[in-house]
Amino acid sequence: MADIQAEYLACPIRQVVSRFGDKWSLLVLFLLNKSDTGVMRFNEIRRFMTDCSQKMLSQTLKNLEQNNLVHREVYPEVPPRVEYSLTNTGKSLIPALSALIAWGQEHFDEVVNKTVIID
Amino acid sequence: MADIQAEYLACPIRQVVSRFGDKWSLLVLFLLNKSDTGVMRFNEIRRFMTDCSQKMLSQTLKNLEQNNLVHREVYPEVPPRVEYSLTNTGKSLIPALSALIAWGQEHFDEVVNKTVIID
DNA sequence: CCCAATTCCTACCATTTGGTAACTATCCCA
DNA sequence: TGGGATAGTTACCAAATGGTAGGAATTGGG
Repeated sequence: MADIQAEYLACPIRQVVSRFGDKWSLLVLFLLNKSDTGVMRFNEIRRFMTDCSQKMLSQTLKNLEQNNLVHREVYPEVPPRVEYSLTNTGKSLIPALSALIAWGQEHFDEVVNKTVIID
Repeated sequence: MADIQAEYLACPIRQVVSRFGDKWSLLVLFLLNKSDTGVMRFNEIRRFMTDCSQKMLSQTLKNLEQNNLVHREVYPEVPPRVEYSLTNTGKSLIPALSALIAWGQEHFDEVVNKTVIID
């Protein structure tokens, strides 16, 4: 049992969850990773993530960029073109992300049908 | 590129995040896994998670129990004793969780110092 | 008789999150 | 002249999240 306390307080999960545990971040990373070219434009992502509002997508991308997981390349053209891609740090997260996805696929039925509602 | 759309819409990450992507769930799983006996009582968990309020801990535990990740054993004593432990499904999540933690440890410095504030 | 210990629950409140709809800016094209 | 395309932003609003403080239930101990 030793010093779980210290380990707990320093546990990186807190950082991970607080930064990418939101509704859309991991899905953006998933999509960028799936892309053939490794690069996607704003409205291209939107076309896949039909259930994510424009505002939330731009907010999510900004957040991912600030946290150095996504690279944002602006081409000064008209109309403007902006391309998003994974940074090396972003790519390094993919194995852990895949592990989570795989877990979800395997164990979904053991969890589904249970209500999420807490109150 | 094929049919990312379908893959996206069915992506288990959405379920995973929506259920355990909150502030405390993964930390509880982390602690239960670290425990020598595999079993922890309510106030025992609280003593480690000093920054989680009583209300949130009980809410989190209830949620984890409803999602079949944590088992709750009540002993009809006075004062009451309740023991929490990981279910098999809960244990099966540990490798993926460890991968996330390991990623956090390795890449934390590439992400830290960046503000989380979006607006 | 009151307090302690245990495992919560409840009321109340502030903050955060996320959605909709409309707006901006630019230039090309019809 | 007036869309259309691109990549957003902004204002406004509703819902979810999380915190504090106190209550509830039980029974043994001083």
